[in-house]
Amino acid sequence: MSFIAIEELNKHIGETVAVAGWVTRVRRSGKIAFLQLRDGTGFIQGVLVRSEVSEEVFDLAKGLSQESSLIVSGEVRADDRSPSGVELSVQDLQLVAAPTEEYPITPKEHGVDFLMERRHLYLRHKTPWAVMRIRDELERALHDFFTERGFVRFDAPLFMPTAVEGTTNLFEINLFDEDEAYLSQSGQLYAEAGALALGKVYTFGPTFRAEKSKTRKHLLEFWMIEPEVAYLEHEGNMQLQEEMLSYLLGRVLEERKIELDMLNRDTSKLEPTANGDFPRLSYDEALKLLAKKGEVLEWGDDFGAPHETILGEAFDRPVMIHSWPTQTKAFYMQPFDDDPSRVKCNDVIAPEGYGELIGGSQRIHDYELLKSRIEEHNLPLEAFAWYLDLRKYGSVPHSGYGMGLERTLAWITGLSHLREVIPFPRMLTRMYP
RNA sequence: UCCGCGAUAGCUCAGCGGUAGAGCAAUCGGCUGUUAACCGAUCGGUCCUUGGUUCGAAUCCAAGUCGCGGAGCCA
Repeated sequence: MSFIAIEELNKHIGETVAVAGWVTRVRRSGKIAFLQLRDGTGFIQGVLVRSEVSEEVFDLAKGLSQESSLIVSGEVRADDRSPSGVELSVQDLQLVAAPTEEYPITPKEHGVDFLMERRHLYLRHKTPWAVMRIRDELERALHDFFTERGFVRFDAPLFMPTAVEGTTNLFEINLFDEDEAYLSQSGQLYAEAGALALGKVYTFGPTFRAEKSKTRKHLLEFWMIEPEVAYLEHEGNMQLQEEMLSYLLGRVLEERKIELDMLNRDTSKLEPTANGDFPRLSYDEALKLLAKKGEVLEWGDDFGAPHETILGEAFDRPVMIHSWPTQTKAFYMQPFDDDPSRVKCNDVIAPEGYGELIGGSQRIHDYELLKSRIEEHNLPLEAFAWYLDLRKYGSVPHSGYGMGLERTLAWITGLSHLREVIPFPRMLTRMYP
């Protein structure tokens, strides 16, 4: 028997089809029963009328409980009373498996901890279902964007011999009781080697940060995309970020309307981003804007979460903050020729308080300057020998950035916490399931 | 690490010194258009743990455990 996917049913109106799926809810009266069904591709209602099916089938339907798996066959009908416009007039039911215990996630409200403890089951429900489909679309769109522009996907290692920006936020791994290694907090340094080999590359994979933060904007394990391009400078780097975000938003708005609607996302808040033309503020201009809003910072201060929120909420699309004080940023960032107190870098801050989505910069390509920066930051020179090699042989200006997938997805979906947008979140207080 | 809040039925919560409650879920019955259905009945408890105050503690106090929100740090 071949099954028709629920998302395809509107192409089969009038036909008798079989759907393989699960029951999410049963509502019944004496002579009619409504089965809410899902099959992974979508949700639909099946209707059984007692007088039109066998007694066995009607009794079976009456006894179905939440998350019974079953094969349903019947006629596909257009019906105005259905939210999707389509219903299934059920003629036959075949039970595959009845739950051996009562399914714990009822259609009523539940707390965060209760649902996270049952994440493996909660993924079946509408909100996570819609989020995961948008996540899939977003990842696909990222690959398409970079493929269309001639980038090569370049996989960075996850075991690292050293830290990119110091060891305080790294998970240390014991390898065979002898050597120590760290879990990757960024693939950037390796992507730089890739860019000098292949021109335009990007890494995409999980990264790990041992930050003891318990906020909605942090996970211990999150996914990051990190493009790196040879001969690309600061301005071009920002341009690439803007084009990428516009492309991503355009794609998701086009392809995942139903899912965004299920999440009650106000898409008018996302549409400006698809048009590009992001506001760009220098660090100094951002300081002035903050001061005007009552937050006075000293030159050289980094921005805290409240400052990011104020800057993000000041615009209807992501805002780029560039040209930061050298002292606030990582060792590998290229200073301006005419002002070494500032580096050629930028952050992208999302609207609506979702915080920093992207951090990027032009990288130092001068051997001596990079070497002295590594020393100034008290980083082990021998661990960076290979990285310095990249500046010995055919060094060129190059730039790149990293975008956090979950931050971006949380903003797109309008959900309040990163734990909602990754299948199995890893947090300070969450390692199970 | 710091600040704040919380823990009572399977779930979400009320009760805040006098001995355990509601809605939902589950179970049974009724209902031909429900979609958080509705109506009736039944079932349901280590009031987080330990210690203290009190004639009496879910309730007040102390410590601990776990969870939630936030700060710092970051994507």
